[in-house]
Amino acid sequence: MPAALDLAFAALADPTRRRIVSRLTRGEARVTDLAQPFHMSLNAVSKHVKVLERAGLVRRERLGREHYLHLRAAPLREVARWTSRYERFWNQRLDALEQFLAESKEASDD
Amino acid sequence: MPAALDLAFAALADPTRRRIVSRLTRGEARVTDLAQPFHMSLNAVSKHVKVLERAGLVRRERLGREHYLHLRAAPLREVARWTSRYERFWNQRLDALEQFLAESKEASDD
DNA sequence: GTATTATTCAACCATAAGGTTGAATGTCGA
DNA sequence: TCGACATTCAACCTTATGGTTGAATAATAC
Repeated sequence: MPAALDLAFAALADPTRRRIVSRLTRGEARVTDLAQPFHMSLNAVSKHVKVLERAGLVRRERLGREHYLHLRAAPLREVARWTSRYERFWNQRLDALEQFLAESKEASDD
Repeated sequence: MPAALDLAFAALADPTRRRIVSRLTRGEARVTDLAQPFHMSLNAVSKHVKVLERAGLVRRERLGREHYLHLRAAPLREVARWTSRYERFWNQRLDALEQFLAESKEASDD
């Protein structure tokens, strides 16, 4: 099995799955509930949930025929931890080349 | 083309590419330099670089026959921004089910 | 000028992703 | 008991991924 970070990043690379994660911050939901806003089959959403589950981002609680999905944010913390190592590079000023490109764009763009 | 976040998350889902990003924090490097630590063909690394480039995580500066790759951390900031929306869920105490599971594991595991 | 170096392009392969449809499983409600 | 509901499983399709090898391109070194 791929490493935890691999699974987390890959799971979050799909917009449908990011919306599901977002949705789950408002509380548990069944697969059917999660599927409701999407223009795709229930089966497709069920697969997305499984990907999130494998990445540890979702926990499933079976109650009779209904499965209640809960957010598990721990993997998100790992993603954030990895990402934050690059924080000091975010605010670096644009280097000469990028400035040049930005300026020519300004000049030709209006 | 997929959305920026899609590309960034997907690019970071591969451990080789995460190591390349990490390597580039120590300064620019050529494709050959980047490939050196990996047990894979130069071509494979060249493809990884292209994925990072498409995600905006790497900028390429051609100087003669050599291509110098630079880190561009902006997409990482977007990833961090998205992820941090879930910060308040990270430290949530384990819920009843997880506690139960953790405890039965402890009890049966030694 | 010719060989060497740096890199990409192109074709190929195996496997995974994201979707579909249709059938199976299991639970609830009357 | 029987039908409806919630969900998954299985098979399939198309496209993407991550790797390979071999050839092409372009710049440098001698």
